[in-house]
Amino acid sequence: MSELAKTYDPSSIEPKWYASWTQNKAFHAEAPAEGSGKETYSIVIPPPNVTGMLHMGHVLDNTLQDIFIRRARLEGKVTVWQPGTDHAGIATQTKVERILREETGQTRHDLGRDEFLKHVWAFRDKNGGIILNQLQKLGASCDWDRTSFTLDPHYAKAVLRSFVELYKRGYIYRGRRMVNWCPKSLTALSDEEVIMKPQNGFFYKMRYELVEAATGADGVHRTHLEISTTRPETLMGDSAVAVHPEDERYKHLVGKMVWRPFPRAQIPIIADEAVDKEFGTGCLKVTPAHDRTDYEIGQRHNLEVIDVLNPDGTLNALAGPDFEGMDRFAARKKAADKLEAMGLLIEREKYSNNVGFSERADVPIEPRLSRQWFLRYPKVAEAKRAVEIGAIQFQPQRWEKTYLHWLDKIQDWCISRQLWWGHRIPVWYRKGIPETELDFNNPEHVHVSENGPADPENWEQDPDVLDTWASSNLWPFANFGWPDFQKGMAEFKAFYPTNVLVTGFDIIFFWVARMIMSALELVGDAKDTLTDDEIRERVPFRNVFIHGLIRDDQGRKMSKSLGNSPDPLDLIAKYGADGLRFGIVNIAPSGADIYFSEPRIEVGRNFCNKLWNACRFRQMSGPVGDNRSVEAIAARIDGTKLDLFDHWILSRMVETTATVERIFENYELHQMTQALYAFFWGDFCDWYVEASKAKLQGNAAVTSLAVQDLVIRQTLLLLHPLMPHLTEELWQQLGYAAKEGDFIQNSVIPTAQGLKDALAKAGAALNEQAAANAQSVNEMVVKLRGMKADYNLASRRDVKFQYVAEDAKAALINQCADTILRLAGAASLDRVPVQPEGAPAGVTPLCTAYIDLAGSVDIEAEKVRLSKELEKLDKAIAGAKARLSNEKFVASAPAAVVQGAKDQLAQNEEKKAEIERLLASFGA
RNA sequence: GGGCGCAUAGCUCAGUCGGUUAGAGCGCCUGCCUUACAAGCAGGAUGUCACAGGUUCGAGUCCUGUUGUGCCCA
Repeated sequence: MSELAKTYDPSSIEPKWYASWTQNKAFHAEAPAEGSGKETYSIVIPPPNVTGMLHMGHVLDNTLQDIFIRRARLEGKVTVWQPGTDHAGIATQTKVERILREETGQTRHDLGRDEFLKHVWAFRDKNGGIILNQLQKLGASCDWDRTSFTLDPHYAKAVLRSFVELYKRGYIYRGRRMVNWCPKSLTALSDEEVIMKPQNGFFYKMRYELVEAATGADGVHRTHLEISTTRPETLMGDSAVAVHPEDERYKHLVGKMVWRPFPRAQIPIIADEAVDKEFGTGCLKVTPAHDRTDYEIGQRHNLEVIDVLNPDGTLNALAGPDFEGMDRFAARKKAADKLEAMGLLIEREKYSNNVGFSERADVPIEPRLSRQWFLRYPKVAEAKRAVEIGAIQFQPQRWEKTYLHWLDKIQDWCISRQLWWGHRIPVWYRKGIPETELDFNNPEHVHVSENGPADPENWEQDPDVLDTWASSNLWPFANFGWPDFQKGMAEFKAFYPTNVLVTGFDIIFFWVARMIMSALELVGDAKDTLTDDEIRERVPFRNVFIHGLIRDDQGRKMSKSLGNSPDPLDLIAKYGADGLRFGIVNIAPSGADIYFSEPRIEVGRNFCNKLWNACRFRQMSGPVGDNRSVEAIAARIDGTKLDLFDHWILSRMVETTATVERIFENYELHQMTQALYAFFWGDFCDWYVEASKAKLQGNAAVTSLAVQDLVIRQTLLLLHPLMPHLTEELWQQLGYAAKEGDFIQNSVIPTAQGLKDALAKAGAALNEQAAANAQSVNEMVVKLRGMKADYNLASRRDVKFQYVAEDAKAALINQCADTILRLAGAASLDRVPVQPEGAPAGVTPLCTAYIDLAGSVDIEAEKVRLSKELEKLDKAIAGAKARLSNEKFVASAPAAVVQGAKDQLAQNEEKKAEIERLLASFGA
């Protein structure tokens, strides 16, 4: 055992222990044999993008998971934290395309599908491990032997199986529908991948000329219709103008024709309920190819669908020669200008509206009619039911409303992506059959299977791949052996369902809900509906722990462009992984967003240093005895030598242990740092250790050190999930390892009850009265220190006090006089029968204390000070009296509350009497 | 427009089942290199618990409304 350095240096400790853990496969677990009686605990990581880098959100998310998993390990459970990455279709493909363009000027089409995919794989082989290495720097105790990737063969098999199964069961279909199209990534997106953003633009009001002028019921003679739009560049795709059927202004025009300005053509005026009479002019130009509502109107009225856009967002030949090849935003301006030149533009009004953006590419999406694969979600009712019967619990619970609400109005999910990087859709079409003539019910036309047709030369595979989320929603069961259970069912039975899923609320729709539905459908035999018991068996996790998003100190989202996102690795270098972990958990409120700023996590590093130094002091205070178990330490405690402070800190240790137990039961992790900080720093270091200094020379030294050893041991175990490296280091340094080579995680953390029992067994049963007395002594010390500060003597250690007290309390003071003198920094504390002349006084729970100023007291200042105190007491006394004189209070409040109020009142009245007496002695 | 939250010290937040005089960290003020720790120690100041009603013996906590504010969905 070497001596500890003065300041904690994480860099000399963290990498060392992490390496040792992984070399010893400390985080790896195999499924326990059936009937072993061992409890298991499992978590699957929300897989980060394979090419991603660690950001603050990962730090929070993974620290929380590590806390759960390490705690479970300390509870003696067989734990698995399943790590891995997903292939992140769009993000990774675009990244590789960009590199390719920059390096060789080529596009993926220049290379061809197979060659391009080789490039992507090479890129992933080079970069795919980065984020997992970064997680190791954070201390994440994942079972790395199980590391999984969504394109690994075993996983890909699960994805294809799920597609085939869902297809067979009628949940997956192909259809030509309006989808969200990303003109930059050139693929369809799901609704969840579209983010609405407010945009400033113009509301263009324009005129469409009526083929025949007419006078309406409102008496207005019209030659034109006025139409407002934010998107004049699509007017070339207009195939009608719609009005509300009840709109008196336009009723008579329904069925007549107007001129579309360009390309000039007659289009009908139709009536449709979807039109909002109050909005704009009440006339809607209908462009079925480029707007969802318009498409639906078009369907109802059999309108022509005129698609004037190319997939990349430029206009095509149907838009006319003026516009062909032009970008959609340039075309917008040009279309408006052209209308203006034709005298058809009435005004450009500034306008702000919400526009859907592609989540990944950050460009406005285009509603586009396209042939895609869709999933009608399975087991929606059961997914709701799972939460309603508590088979799955959201923590905090309020998030279940968000989840249920989304399920209530769920729409089919577009799962095909026009990408090459991903799981290619396992559907083959017979060569030579035109798309429009394909009969999906005819196996001669369409082949759907995991392994493809036996005669591949006659078939063409669907070129699209699946949405990445359509593969990651199998994560909890595909990683534990589904569908073929190569490792056998034992693995699956041991670790599925997982205990808790930890994620941000923004992922509830993308991932959490989808995992639940796919698990309910796929885990187990195909069934139309599930019983509650089946739901309980199939759910992918028992709890969903939702945390907030990390924002900067002004509440803005962290982003690269704002430059407000610190690199976690820099923070780890500065504060240590343990410091960062403690800091981030400390500022994370329950399920709400987190305002991050560096000074706010300094507390983590400071706490590490405090723990370090407390252990350092323990080492310097005397040789460490047998620390290898609670019993060994307890055996060194001589119950007869325990004083008030020993009882007090031991009972606080038991209380804190119970508090942390409750915190884990209730998923209240945000309270964990505060509870441990208050106990270890506020109670142990500030009071117990300071008090023990007075007796370390005496005959209670061995017992006191054993108490310290016990408290430190328990503290290290309680803190280990939060600060794994430092607690490991101190565990080893202070000889707590039960045997050579044991890690701290090999111990089982004592429960509050277990500690109580062990102490009682060793003849050191907790004494609550002694603990309460210690509390009174502490309060008295605070008062004495305050009196010193009041008279500018705070730094002096030779101050003399006298006190007046009744016998029992005087005995208590006398019993711990040495400690009081040391803690208060006083030279003497003498009992006197009556108040000394002219000495300022302080009323404490145990006595009235007088500070010896050698007669130089400022009487007027004293009077003011005491009067102020009296005022406070009067208020409290009045309140208590009012309560107690209220018969209903006395009758209906719990006895303990009434007694508490009475005790408090008595104490305050005593104090008050004392202060009044003091004031009187000043002649007030 | 629909839904879900939030409002407590200068800042960020705790506050359990409604129960004593509402707490913590940071920041601020004062004094200290007190033999583990200046990443520290001691002491101190700071509150109309958003507002208005209601329920209750008792409300920061429960109910209704108002205002402000954030997010999700359309």
